[in-house]
Amino acid sequence: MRPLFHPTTDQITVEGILHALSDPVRAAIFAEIAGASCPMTCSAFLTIKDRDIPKSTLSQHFKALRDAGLIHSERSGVEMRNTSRCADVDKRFPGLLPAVLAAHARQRVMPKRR
Amino acid sequence: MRPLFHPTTDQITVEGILHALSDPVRAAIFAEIAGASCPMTCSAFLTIKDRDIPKSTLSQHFKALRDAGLIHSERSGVEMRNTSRCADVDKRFPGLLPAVLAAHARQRVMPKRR
DNA sequence: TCAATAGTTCGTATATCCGGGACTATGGGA
DNA sequence: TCCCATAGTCCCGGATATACGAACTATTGA
Repeated sequence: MRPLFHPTTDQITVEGILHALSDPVRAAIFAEIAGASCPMTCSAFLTIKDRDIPKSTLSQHFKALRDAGLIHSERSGVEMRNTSRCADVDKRFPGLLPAVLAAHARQRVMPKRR
Repeated sequence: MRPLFHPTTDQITVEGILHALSDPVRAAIFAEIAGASCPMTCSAFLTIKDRDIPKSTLSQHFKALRDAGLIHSERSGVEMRNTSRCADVDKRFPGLLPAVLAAHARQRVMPKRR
């Protein structure tokens, strides 16, 4: 099992952030982690947005968030403690995250007309 | 040739916007269109960011921006007039576009360390 | 009518994404 | 110490998306 990769603050890219957050499941996961007051495990998201996510898929989503620099993950015993890297991202791209999170929140309130 | 599709303002989604702008070429195209004072043609971007884009690829990029609701395109004679839909997007997701464009601009100034 | 220009569409090669199943790592009993 | 359960990761096949060359369409001008 290879060690977890985390980009440094100045290796974070806008493309990476936007790509990671352009997936609704990842965006939901990140929003929860960012809003939580303590680290969250991966398996806390096996069901999210009223649907089940296979754990292999979930693992890939976490890797995507990690690679983008959005979260920090560290093993703690048998599980993983995931925390957001909002501060790092905000240092590199001030205001980006709040705007994206606000947009996602707004969409949840006002879904697109069908 | 099928007619051009443009989503209505409330059909615009965050995922769509973020996905469209997570590609550096599309982000650059959109930034220029958004900053221009008059409509721009597609072929104005056959070279961008010091590289040549095949026109079939370029056409797909424009379609992606259009489908996301980021630009409006209309035929004018033999060419296409592309304008940004910043106002529409901003009505649906206030503050999102300025934040993303600012982040892209910042990255241009402070590229990631290599 | 013909040629030139601007974009689109199609076909194919390539890359990325999804998810099932096997695997690894850690911790808690008996 | 030896299992077993739990939390995640890795691998691989199928599905989906993306890139780009080549052929096509539409419009204008000569």
